[in-house]
Amino acid sequence: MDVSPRVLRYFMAVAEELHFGRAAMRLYISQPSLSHQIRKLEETLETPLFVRSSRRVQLTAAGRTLAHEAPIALAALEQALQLTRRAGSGIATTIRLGYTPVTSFGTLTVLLDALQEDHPDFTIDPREFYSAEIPERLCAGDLDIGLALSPQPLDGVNGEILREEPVSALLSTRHRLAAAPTIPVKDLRDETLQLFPRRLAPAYYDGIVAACHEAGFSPEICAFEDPRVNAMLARLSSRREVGLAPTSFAEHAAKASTGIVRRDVVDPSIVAELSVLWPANDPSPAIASVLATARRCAEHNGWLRSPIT
Amino acid sequence: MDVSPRVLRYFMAVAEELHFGRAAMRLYISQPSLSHQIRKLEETLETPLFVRSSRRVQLTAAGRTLAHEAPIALAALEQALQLTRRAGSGIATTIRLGYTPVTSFGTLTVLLDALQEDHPDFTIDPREFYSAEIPERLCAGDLDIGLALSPQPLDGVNGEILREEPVSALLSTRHRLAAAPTIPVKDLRDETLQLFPRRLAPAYYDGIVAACHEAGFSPEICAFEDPRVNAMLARLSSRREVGLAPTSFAEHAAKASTGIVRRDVVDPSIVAELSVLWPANDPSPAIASVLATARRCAEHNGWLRSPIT
DNA sequence: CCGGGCGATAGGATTCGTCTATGGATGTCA
DNA sequence: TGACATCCATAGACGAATCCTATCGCCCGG
Repeated sequence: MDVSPRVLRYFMAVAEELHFGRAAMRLYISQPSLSHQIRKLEETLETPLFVRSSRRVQLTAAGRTLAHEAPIALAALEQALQLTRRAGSGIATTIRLGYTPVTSFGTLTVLLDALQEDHPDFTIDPREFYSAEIPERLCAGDLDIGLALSPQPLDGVNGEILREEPVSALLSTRHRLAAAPTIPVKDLRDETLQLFPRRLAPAYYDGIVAACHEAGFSPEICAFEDPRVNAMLARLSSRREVGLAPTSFAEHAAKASTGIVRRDVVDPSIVAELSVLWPANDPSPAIASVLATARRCAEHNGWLRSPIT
Repeated sequence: MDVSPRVLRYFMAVAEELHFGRAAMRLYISQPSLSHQIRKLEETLETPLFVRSSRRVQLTAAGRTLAHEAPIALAALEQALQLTRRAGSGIATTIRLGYTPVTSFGTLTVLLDALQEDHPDFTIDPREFYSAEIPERLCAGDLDIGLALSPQPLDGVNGEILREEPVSALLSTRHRLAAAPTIPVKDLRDETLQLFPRRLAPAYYDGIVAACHEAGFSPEICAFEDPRVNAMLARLSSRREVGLAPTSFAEHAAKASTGIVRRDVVDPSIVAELSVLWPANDPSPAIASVLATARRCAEHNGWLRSPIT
């Protein structure tokens, strides 16, 4: 019922040599073993594959068919094992990289470039998610590695800070605070702030609230449930609200939409922490490689130098 | 070093169930056996395929790769075995049919039509050869079945007469014998006859010579070594020779070239025997099927009714 | 704290693959 | 024509691989 690849190789040897003795020699087994295996194969397939006279060995029609098909099947099998071995050893594998919109500009793009350089054999499969989904999907095995903004810690997921950057303000060009080149935190006292919901990035959220308290006020916060970039920008330009976001993202957002400008937030500047996350239970060498590249990337770009306060 | 398809099926069961116990049940083996086989597979591939906690079983990156590739490899293997089984059982196989130019019109075409009707799943691969090559190639396994005109018998090749038909004369319209509707053998006394070399079809050649002797003369024979149809016809129209060929072939030749006509040879008419040949040592059911169709074809078309003398 | 679920381990029985030795058939050469 | 060589098939023994049952250890939930 079942034919092992070994037997197919035996068959191919006989089909090529048309001689049991020589084929057996080539396979480093005895001639009786080979005869036996071929006979068993013929019984399994319910058809003779060779016509044997003691003087000549010939392929039957069925034998010719198998001689044509067997190498194809063997190649498919070899490829399956080879690809698996590669994935296991971390060569030429596919990495499912989860990211959030806020990490996509300035961080994701730089990381992708670095990966392309370090591991041109990797296939990177970037997928966008809401922040909270990334740890969950890493845990469920739907992702191999993730980028997120200070996410909720989760069992089974490792994480480390990849980038620290100041928070910037995004606001309409017609906003009164847009006039100054920088915005001190205390100026935010009477503003409504646009932020992600706290559960998505607690540390980030708390850092901003803490900075406001330090400046002597409790901020009024409008958390938008649907953290899509366009929705955020649309609300900023039409309302008199102030958006807060990590600088790399804010720069891109300001560039992308007319009527919106970015301003540094100072006194004090607030640090956003962007983390790289990976599953704790699958020590894949490919993931380790990506991590190494991410760290190199962070060092090379000074992502971890504490920003000037 | 070698992974049997059975182990791949074991792996697929675990990859689908993500549960060793249930997978083992599905495979009708015990759970320890399954665990053992999977562990051996992991050792062979030098990479873990699953992350096992006693509470949860997950695929690693390598495991996901294999889960994707294994069904492909298994399908390729299954296809190889399936095609071989079919070739062995005579279903949907390819038949290499050797024929000679003289059999190609009137006999080959009719047989191909009949095969198409009886076995639409067969692929027929017709190949043209000189007569002498056909038994040789059958013997060598390069052909599955052959059509030839009274060929030299050969060890390892079976044959039976498929068609008996009178020999016709082919001659230029300007030839003096072209005037009469039939040509008695005795009128050939002073002609040069075009024939194939004797070794290609001894019985056919001898039959013609015998008929001439019976009519009281020894024929003058010009055997053309290169028995290509066009060469034969070209010589007929330009010279005052008489070609002799089986009627079905002669009819086609006369129709195909202006300036050449066919005339029945009578008193007596000479019978040409067209045989079907097959290897004696490979009792392939596909060959048997083709033979059966050929016989049906012969009966249906009256190919074996002895022609009127 | 304890019971149930689940994968890993241990040890013995069976099947499978390979070996050496030998038989039998078929060409070859003196 | 008869002795010999070649080559595939068969027989029986040995070793490895596979499968089984029984049991352990771990972890979660009650």
